[in-house]
Amino acid sequence: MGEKSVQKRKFILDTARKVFMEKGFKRVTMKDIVEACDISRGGLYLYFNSTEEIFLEVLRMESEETDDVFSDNIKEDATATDILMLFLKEQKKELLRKEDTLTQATYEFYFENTLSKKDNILKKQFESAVIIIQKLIEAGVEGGEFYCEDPEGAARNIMLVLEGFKISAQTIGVNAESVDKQLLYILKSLGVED
Amino acid sequence: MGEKSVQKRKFILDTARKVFMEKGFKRVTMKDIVEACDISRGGLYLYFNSTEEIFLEVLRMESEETDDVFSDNIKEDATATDILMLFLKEQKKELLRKEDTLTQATYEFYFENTLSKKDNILKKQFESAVIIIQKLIEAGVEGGEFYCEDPEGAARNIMLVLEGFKISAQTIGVNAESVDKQLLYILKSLGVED
Amino acid sequence: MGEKSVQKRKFILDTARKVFMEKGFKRVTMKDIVEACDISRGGLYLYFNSTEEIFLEVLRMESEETDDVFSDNIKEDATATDILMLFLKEQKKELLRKEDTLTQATYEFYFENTLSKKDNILKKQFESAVIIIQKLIEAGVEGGEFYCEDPEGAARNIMLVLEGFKISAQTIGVNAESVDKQLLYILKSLGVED
Amino acid sequence: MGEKSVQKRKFILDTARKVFMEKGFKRVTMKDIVEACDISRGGLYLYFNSTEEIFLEVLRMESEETDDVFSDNIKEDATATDILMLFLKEQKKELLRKEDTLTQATYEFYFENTLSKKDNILKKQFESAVIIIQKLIEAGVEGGEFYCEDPEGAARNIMLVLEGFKISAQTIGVNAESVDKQLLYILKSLGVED
DNA sequence: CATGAATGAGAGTTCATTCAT
DNA sequence: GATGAATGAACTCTCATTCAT
Repeated sequence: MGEKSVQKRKFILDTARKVFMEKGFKRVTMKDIVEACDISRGGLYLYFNSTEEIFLEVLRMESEETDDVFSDNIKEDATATDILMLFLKEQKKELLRKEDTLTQATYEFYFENTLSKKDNILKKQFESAVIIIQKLIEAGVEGGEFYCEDPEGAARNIMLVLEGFKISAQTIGVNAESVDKQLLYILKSLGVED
Repeated sequence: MGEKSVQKRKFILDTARKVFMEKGFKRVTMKDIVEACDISRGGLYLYFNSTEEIFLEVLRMESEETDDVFSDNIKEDATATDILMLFLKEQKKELLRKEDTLTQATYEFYFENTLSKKDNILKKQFESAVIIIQKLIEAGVEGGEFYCEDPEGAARNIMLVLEGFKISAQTIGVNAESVDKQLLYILKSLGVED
Repeated sequence: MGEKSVQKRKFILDTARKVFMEKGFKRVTMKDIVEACDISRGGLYLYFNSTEEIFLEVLRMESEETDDVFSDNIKEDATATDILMLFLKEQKKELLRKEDTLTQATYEFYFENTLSKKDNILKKQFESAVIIIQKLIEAGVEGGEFYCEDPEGAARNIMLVLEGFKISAQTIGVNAESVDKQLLYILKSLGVED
Repeated sequence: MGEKSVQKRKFILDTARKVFMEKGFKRVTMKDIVEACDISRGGLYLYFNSTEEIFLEVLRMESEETDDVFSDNIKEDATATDILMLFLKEQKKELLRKEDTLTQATYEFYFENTLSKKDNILKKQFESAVIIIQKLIEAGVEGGEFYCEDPEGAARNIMLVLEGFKISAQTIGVNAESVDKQLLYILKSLGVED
């Protein structure tokens, strides 16, 4: 596959990403993607054989590009509280952006495709986020910013709540206020005085 | 609609429920339900016009039958801790029962059908559960069983964590141990010993 | 399947038969049959799932209807020679009728579908024809009409020659004269005069 | 066309030949040949415009290389019986080698392409084989090896039986024993004492 | 009420063939 | 000469939905 193909492949993935954001996963057909890309039916099959294949690739791209949630935008002298709040704010922004998200498509995809542990990007992301938050809390406790007897439990609590918010945003709806309240509750539990 | 029709309607809903548990929502076709019920294609249309209509009715039945999570099995002299633990145990059982659940179908359904607030059964259930838990915590605080400064926050935290577990169970998988750990964390946050 | 369905099924098979005679087996698509029958795309699938299935059924019909090559048209007082010549004349007629035959379709079908011995109608027909001819020759020898030391060999020779003619008719072409000559040769080998 | 092109052409034909042996004629696509040759799609079209064209060329090659069935391996002092038996043995070997043969592909090809007499290689081969066998039988009769009143009839009988075996091998199956028996029958008819 | 045959739109997929590079 | 990306026609198959009986 030449240079040109690589670009086109990328173009298809980018375009498909938008389609998945709009329609979720299951409702998207190869035809939808063909039309969105304005290429020929057969043309798409030169690159991908199914919506599953495309979506998996979209997810992979996504996770490569967003690995660095924590590393970006963090000042040298940021405290644990600063970093945690930055992360939570980021997550809040993400989950309130209901339509512009791959969340729903991702859930739909995983409903039907039980991937081996190795391929389960979602799980990997979840677990690595837990670890990072746990470390962060431990650092905060060390530095006297937080009070917490079970950093792992707290970290998982945070991630599960976020997960709960994410699915709620797609089903029963979520508003900024209720998110703020709950994040405040969590921070207070860690002994952070707003 | 005569007595007989009512029975047949019920039969269709019960059968469809099983189909939804097996296949989720989107993958289920009218044909699937017709075949599962062993009735004629046209016959099904006499009662329902789409899988959406059927699923909504299944959900309504479901919520009527399970309103009483808290009222059942509760002894006269049960403490707030007893009741909360009973509830959590029930929820744990539910979410570990990955396959035999309408969870996935429900999520899929809500992904595609943004219901008016009135019809959003899911939201109603969530909110009423929050209130009950909140009341329970308040009672527990009153009685000296729990320590909690923000009972609503704590109640929402519990429900969001459960929601997080539920969706995780359908996507990245969840095991009993990790559920136990997190429930323990929550109870400890409320000041419950052991 | 009601009475009506049975008729329609028969109608489809009859129509498909004509299509197979015209185009052979491989070139025939479900669409061809749909169009020939003037029914809807989906309609055909109510009865058959593939051209293979249809063709197999056509073959089965065919073999049911033509089992009695020998039993028909045979007078009480027919000699072995009479019967044999009648059979050969029938076969000659068949193989010269190049276009109006399922021969080509049948060959094409068997090229791609190696059927279990049980289902191999072609083989069954061949073997039962060999046996009948063999018996006929034996009867003829008994009655002093034929001279033959190896009736089975002779019977197989006849059937193989016919098979050779059949395939030749579809590939290199065959004319009446050359068939006549060879049939004469065979009869002379059996000691039949003129 | 340069020297290089000639070689490439030859390479394509050799490779295509193998493909035809494996899959017959109809199932083979230009894509199959492109992939087997590991050349570009467009590249193949520089040499050939269709599978028909390629196959015809393969057949032509084949017939050029195998003209000499009789001339090879024949000793100076071979008798007519020797030569005939050698030929039959060769043919037997060929037809029992069901898979590794162009037989099926050839039949399929001729089913769809009614060639002008000039181009019908198959017919030419058949007729020239008949003549050779006829001459052989005549020589054998002359030399007292065979007894035969109609050498042409006998020659055609042999070729038709072989043709019958060939097509049977591809459809209903043929085993060595049944071939041996029939060849024996034929030889005996010529008065050859095994 | 109930049946189930029939329709036709639409999704998936594969290739022969072309053409800019 | 050679490449391989791109096109679009053609097929297969599945269902939601209707309707005569």
